[in-house]
Amino acid sequence: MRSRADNSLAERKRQLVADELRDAALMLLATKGFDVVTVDDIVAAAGMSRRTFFRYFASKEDVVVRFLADTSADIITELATRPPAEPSSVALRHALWVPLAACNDHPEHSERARVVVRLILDTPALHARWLERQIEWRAELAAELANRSGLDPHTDPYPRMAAGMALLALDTVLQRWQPGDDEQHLAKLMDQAFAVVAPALDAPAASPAAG
Amino acid sequence: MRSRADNSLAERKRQLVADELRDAALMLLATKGFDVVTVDDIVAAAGMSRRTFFRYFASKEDVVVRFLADTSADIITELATRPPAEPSSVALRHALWVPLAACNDHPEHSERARVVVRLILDTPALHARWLERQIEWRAELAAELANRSGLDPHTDPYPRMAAGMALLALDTVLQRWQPGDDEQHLAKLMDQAFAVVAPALDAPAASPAAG
DNA sequence: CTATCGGTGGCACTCAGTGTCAAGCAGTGC
DNA sequence: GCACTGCTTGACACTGAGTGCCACCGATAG
Repeated sequence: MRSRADNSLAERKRQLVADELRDAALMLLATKGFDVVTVDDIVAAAGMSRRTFFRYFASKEDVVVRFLADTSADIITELATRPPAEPSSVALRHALWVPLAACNDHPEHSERARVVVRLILDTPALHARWLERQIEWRAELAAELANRSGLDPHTDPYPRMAAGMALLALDTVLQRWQPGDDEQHLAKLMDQAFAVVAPALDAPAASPAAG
Repeated sequence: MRSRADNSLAERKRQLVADELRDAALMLLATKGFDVVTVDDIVAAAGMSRRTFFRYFASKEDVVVRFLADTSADIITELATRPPAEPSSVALRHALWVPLAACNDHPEHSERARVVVRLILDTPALHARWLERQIEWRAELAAELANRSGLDPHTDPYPRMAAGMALLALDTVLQRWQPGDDEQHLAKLMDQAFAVVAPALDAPAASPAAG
């Protein structure tokens, strides 16, 4: 699972700086609001220069969104290792559970993740970037689904739409995530959301994919 | 259909200025690309001042996205007037057909609409704003769906997710929209997309909405 | 003729984001 | 100790988006 991390010194130092900036940014943004906090405020709190911030994060939005959206590779990996005979709804539910499980493994991170989710959903600019990131997830999920089902993603809308429905389910869970919810409650929300889309995810192929 | 337009002189003049700015903006942005064209370029082409542009459009993104996204009210109206007994998939398909039908009514506008769709889908910043606008559509559609089905949108995820699936179908159609496609082809794409989500849209209520 | 009112342009300002360059600071070879 | 190399940082200047403010202009009402 250690793809290209821990180059043992330089990489570790970089990670430290990035964490420092991210922590300062999340603290300020979550408490004061996204619009009123400037990048100058963030770097002042982190004790670094403005230029350094933009070497680690592409934008003010990036530092927030990446806190949630950096797990895309893990999701795809999980989907790729699900048994091929498994219904799409089950495989996708397991794949999208990965980032939530990662939260639950670190309870002290879980609460902050929930706060960040709320910040994103309540801030239009962040919500837009979050959805933009989800578009990438959708493309990757669609490619893997096409792989699983043997469908051609260029002629059949199913893979892309199935991925979209799964992400819609995830969004619904995040929207309904309340303070104090434990892992079991999160799992129940996930089951409810996937129950809605499952009839479409697992329906027998019906689109003739005509042109 | 004339909600609060044509205040017969001042409003007409405002509309004229807005159209001029929009036409100049779409021309430049579609041909040269979103990032390389500045607001200064746009207002120079339209023969107006930079300050005026921002009196009519909230941002450079706004002028593009609003060209497609201003039909939200018509969509909700259409959904509200569909027969209550109609399956959700059919009602939603008719509602989301409204903006596409509006395009087809004006063939000279249709081609430009398709170009703008392509511009939005290919420009990350625009795509993000477009999705952000769709969030509003989703909330309005969800409210109307909750109204139709008698479900409580706060406890039952179905209305929100049904709206999301319908918009996913629309997005799929726009993605697959090719040059030269006539109204019939667009209708076929719409049918294909809704065929995928219909099993979920029309499934018997299965979520106990427990908390 | 004058007061008013909506729209406009010009100007200055904040802030996001980028390119550039001059340090600082490892580690390495001599 | 000294030079060289590679990487990171901070400082500065710059573009461009977006906003607030005010003066101006044309039309209309008195």
